[in-house]
Amino acid sequence: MGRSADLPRGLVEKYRAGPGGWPDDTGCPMLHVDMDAFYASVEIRERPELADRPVVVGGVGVRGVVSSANYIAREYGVRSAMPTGQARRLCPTAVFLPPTFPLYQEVSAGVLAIFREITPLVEPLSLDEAFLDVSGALRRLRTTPAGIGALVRRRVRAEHGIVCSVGVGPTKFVAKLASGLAKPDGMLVVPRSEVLAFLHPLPVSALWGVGKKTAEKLRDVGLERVSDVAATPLPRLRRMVGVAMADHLHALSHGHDDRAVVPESAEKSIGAEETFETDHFDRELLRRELLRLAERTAASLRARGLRGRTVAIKVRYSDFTTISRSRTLPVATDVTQEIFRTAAQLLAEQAPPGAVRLIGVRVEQLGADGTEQLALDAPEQGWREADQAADKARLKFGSAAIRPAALLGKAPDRSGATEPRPPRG
DNA sequence: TCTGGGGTCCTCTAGCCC
DNA sequence: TCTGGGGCTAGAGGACCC
Repeated sequence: MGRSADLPRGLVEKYRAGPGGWPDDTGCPMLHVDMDAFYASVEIRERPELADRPVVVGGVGVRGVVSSANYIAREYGVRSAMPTGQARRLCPTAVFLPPTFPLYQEVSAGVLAIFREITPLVEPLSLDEAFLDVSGALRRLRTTPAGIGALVRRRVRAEHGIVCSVGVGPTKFVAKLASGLAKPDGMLVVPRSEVLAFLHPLPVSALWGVGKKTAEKLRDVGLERVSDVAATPLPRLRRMVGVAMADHLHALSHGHDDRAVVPESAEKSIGAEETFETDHFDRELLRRELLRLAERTAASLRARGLRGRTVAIKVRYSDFTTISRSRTLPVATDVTQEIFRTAAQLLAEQAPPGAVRLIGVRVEQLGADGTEQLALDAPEQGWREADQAADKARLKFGSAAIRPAALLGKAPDRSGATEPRPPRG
């Protein structure tokens, strides 16, 4: 699902693992495993009759985009992040399906369990990819890193009915690039001694952190390939793209990447956002949407046992200009009403009027809950207990069972002058 | 063609304090 | 008393990733 489709393939065939074996993988403990067309593959696994048809998974509304397309659909030019409307024009015969995230999460958990049987050093990047550091598993399994890559590919296919590609290399960056170039259904092994020969012919966009804008900036001054970045003096590169980015790109272009596999990392923010089917001017409608998003965000915080101090809103207007506004609270919260109240204030005070296509709520500066309970005043404590009761009810009766009164589909309250009262504790 | 949703990280600026 | 600079933090926005 990444950008690997843009990378040149001819130069890397000598690194491809085949029935006859693979290149020297000594000193290549890093594996990157990436499921091929993950969402689409899972959907096809559930409905085998779709196996020979183009399948596109994504938003099916007027403003949806493609999340995943199988390789038959890709032959028609369908790509991830493409507007669904455009995908329909390119491939009218495709089957378009909305995503089924709980199913993907279930398959992803099963695949991760296989990885963790092999090594505890597993770093998931998303539902469909992960890094594995297999240096500690080699002796136990009496094989080499590429041997483990082949084992992973066999087991994922046999136990979950989907196909993955594997990159094997001395660093995370090389392994990640290799898995992208191995697709579909392949494995690429880049020997330690070949890293520069592998990297240097690639376009600058292959570098982790170089998207459309940075690639443009680099191309404007004649830097087209990774070798060009490697040959550019660091001070000059810093003037072009800033210190942090320059140092990062310079290191990668020389094959340096000392990032270790980190099995667990704390979340830094949690949020929810929604794009409307049509643009909206109505502030009361936007406020109601903020309440819905605050509810989702707060429930997500509580489910993880987290609270956050900063509440941020994001508003995208019809011309795609996007503003974000945030406010830091004295005490961290996971209470729906407090998040909503802060978000609604930010909307009222700091977001200019206009046609809005997207609105979002996010909570930042997260920490574990249980530390500031005493600091909550009585009304907030009341709301918190109400939230917890609602969480339990949702768990028992489903997510539609409990909703704030303002979301029950009646005409919106246009007075705007009062907040709902907290329940009596 | 017309751009989702969930995130992270970096840079720049402004305000505050010393 | 006024002013300037450094360090720190919060906030805004952009770019990027999957």
